[in-house]
Amino acid sequence: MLSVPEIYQRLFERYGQQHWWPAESAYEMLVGAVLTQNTHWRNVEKALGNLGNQLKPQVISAMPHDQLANLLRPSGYYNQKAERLRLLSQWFISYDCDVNAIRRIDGALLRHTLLSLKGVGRETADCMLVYAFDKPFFIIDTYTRRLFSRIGYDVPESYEHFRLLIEQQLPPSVELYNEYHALIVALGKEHCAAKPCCSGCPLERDCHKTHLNTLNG
DNA sequence: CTCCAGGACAAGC
DNA sequence: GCTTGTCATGGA
Repeated sequence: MLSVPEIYQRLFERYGQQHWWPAESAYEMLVGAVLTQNTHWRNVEKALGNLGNQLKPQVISAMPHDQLANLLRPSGYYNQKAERLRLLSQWFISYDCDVNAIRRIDGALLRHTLLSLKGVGRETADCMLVYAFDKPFFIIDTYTRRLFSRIGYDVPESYEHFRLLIEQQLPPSVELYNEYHALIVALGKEHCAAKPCCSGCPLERDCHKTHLNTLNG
């Protein structure tokens, strides 16, 4: 069975550097992380496009709910997400929108703080920590669970247990965790975009099974 | 028509 | 602690 570092190596050889997160600033990354919850990225892009030059914490935190929700419509769950972006923006403003000030906070403490925000769960918090705040927490999402499960790992159902299991087998590097998660998503996107496909799979023996099950759930 | 996409939360056990 | 119903659009 492939080790955790070996899986990374094969993904990297196949897909190369991913240059994540697709955002122009830390704040935009935070917004994208909330909007993409259980939502296809292309729908998130539509919502981000609707926001346009209003994609700023001061503007979003002050915008009337219905107006913001309407702009977010394409990304789904627009009522929830409008409220959550408002709270997130208020939190960001409470640090004077100073990303470096937030980065100086201890990682574990910052994670706890993010998790206290309504609408920020474990996966979203870890994405924010890695892609906006340079803190090494391994991100667990549905693709990660499927991938490791099909390779043969006994994947813990608990998010934290799974995260710690992976982190024990990797150095605590933000750059590594950044790239690893982006590569797993790249793999998932390829499978979802090309059905059926089964050539050039980076995971050899589990190729067919991985593709099939990734498509069918 | 059905299924699901880079989840989170409240309620119930 | 873990499980279930809910939130919602858009593309395949």
